[in-house]
Amino acid sequence: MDERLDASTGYLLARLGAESRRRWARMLAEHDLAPHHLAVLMSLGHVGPAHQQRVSALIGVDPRNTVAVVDLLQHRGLVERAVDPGDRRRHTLTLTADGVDLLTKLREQVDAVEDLMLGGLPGDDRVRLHGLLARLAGTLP
Amino acid sequence: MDERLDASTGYLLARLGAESRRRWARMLAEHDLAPHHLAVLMSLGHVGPAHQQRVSALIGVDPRNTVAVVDLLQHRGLVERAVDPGDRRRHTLTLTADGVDLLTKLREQVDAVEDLMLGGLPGDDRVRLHGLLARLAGTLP
DNA sequence: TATTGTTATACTCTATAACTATA
DNA sequence: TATAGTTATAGAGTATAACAATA
Repeated sequence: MDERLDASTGYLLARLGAESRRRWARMLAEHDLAPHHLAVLMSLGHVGPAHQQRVSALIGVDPRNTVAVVDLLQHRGLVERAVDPGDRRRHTLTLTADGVDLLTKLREQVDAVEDLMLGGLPGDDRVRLHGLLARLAGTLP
Repeated sequence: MDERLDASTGYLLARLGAESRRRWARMLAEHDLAPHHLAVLMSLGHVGPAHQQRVSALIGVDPRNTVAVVDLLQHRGLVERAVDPGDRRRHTLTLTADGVDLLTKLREQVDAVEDLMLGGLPGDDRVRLHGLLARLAGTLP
């Protein structure tokens, strides 16, 4: 009998998500970054310049907690904060050249962590899992 | 174009796992419990009486942090701690009758949270996702 | 000597309330 | 009045080091 918990899909998501986050955190600690920092870089790399609130929604972090994350990235010269002329309450975030470089370099290590995390699944199942998770993420608030 | 991040399966896991955990936490707060408490109850319900260290491994929580979780469950009379006669260093955890009752009652609410979380996926995709996650969980350390 | 559970503690992440400035 | 960003802060979760009891 399988000893693992498999009663609830939601629980499995939380359980595996915590494990994945732990591995990301260990890898990113070598760069003095936390998972949320890379999440911001990735989101900007994916959708281009965006307001802080939109980035917060994309990465699932409360805007109040996003402030400190962006502060660090800005101080390191990885992200630029600029007031939106159209609505001066908004701050547009943009990847700097250094931000793009770091993002490129990190992709290798992200892939390596991923291979270890998903090592137990055959390639086609990884693709299926990715597709299902991506679709599920698209339904979130 | 889909605005969501879909570059990394590991990231999607962490992102969706955090969302799932958040919903569990909100639901369980009504019972003055946290996700880890239900995780312990579920694990005991699944594998039967088990030592603390084994439960820790099953739910992915460090044994040091499991102590306080089990303390609360014991004080509420949901779980029983007993020294293992065979190896007196070990403490065997067992669900009490109240623990079994609560677990049964919570299953409905767990399912309700799950329906909301996975509402965007058709039924057969939910089954596929569950199967993939369960297999992946079986490969963890 | 190694292992199970424990304590204490520091650190990170998350959630709650209220403020500033712009609209 | 409502919204974007911010600050401060309390609370929950996690990780580090060291200890007692037992094997």
